[in-house]
Amino acid sequence: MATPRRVGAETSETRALLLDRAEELMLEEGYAAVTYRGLASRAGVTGGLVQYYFPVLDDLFVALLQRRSERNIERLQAALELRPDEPLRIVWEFSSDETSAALLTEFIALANHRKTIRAAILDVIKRTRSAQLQVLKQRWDEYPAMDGLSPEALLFLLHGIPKMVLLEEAVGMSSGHRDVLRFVEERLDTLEPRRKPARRP
Amino acid sequence: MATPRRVGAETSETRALLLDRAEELMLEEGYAAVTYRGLASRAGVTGGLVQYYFPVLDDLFVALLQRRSERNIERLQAALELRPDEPLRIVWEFSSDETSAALLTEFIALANHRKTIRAAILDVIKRTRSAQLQVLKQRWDEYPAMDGLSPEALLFLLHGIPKMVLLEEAVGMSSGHRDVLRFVEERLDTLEPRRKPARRP
DNA sequence: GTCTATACGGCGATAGAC
DNA sequence: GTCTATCGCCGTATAGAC
Repeated sequence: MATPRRVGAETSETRALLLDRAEELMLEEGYAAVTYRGLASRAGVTGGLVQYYFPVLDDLFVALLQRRSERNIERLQAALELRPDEPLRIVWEFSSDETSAALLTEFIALANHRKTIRAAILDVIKRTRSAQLQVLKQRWDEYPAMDGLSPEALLFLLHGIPKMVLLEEAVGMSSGHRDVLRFVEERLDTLEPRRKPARRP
Repeated sequence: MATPRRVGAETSETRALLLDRAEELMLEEGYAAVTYRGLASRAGVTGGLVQYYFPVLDDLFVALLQRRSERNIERLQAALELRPDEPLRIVWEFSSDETSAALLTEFIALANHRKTIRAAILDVIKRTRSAQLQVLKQRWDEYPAMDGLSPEALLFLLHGIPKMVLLEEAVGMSSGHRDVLRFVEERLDTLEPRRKPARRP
């Protein structure tokens, strides 16, 4: 067997800095721009040092994905505590976040044929969906009949529609987007009436 | 300006062979496996020859995308001629095709930060959607009220939901999929009644 | 624990010979 | 129409200095 490779501590400030810069780089230029040499020069360190913290490049991507995911779930739960009476709208708004969608798209692209990243992204999606589902089910009886739509199916739509809209917009497509968003939001207004008056068109 | 680079004819059989092998390679191992050297060895030629037909690798991807798209639109229109009374279900089934979805995912991933591919994919999506929309609008008056859903919005959903399902399944996620597919299909049965009896659960 | 230096083979792309 | 040589960048591995 090989000599155990030395790896930097997870508590290192340098490591955190590298993750920050890597996330920027990924958003600005895509995952293909996240290279040892490119990230190193952006962070003002050597390529070898980046490798010291992330021996394989996928290690960096997985760490990035998990850090993002933890922050997102915290953000979600903070919103749910603040507005416990409108979980549907919170899920809807949460899935409409552009930065997260852009990063998720990058990761899905990466995951396509790299199994360590696929496993990481599956874990992240499952955890997020599960946190949302828990809240949804809790108030499920208070909603009127859903025409046979299960909580899981509704959650899929509340998550999937904004994501698909953002995915299409990333390539410049926009047909039907405005209409479908308005369609869903009208139904949300029925299910979770707003206190404030609706904005004028 | 640079010297005009020599490029192989589009009618070349070698070129067609390379596109066939490239599509296989892309489906089996992802776009990252489509390299000059890799494709060359799979097709039994040299890397230089692949470059003769596709000077930049993106040229190959764009050619692949366009060839697929033309075949898909032909397939779509053949189905519409065969079953002119159920355009909604045809769009729905068309968007549920796994091979096309897998390739589209690869291309969307590629398009993320490569503008020539983004332009090509936008063109392809617009052409496909436009062909579908034309048929939908033609029979729009025959459908009952859609609760304010425009043809464009309905088309977005009929296309987007199966695509999102396939996208999630590609990473191993499946929560709510069965429910949401059944939900939509029940509505399709109402809008476009089947002649044959429905299958038993 | 942190970090540097160096080497290897594969990659896209170019220029030009047969 | 086909193929070779070459360039600079990539991920990765290793050896060793502080």
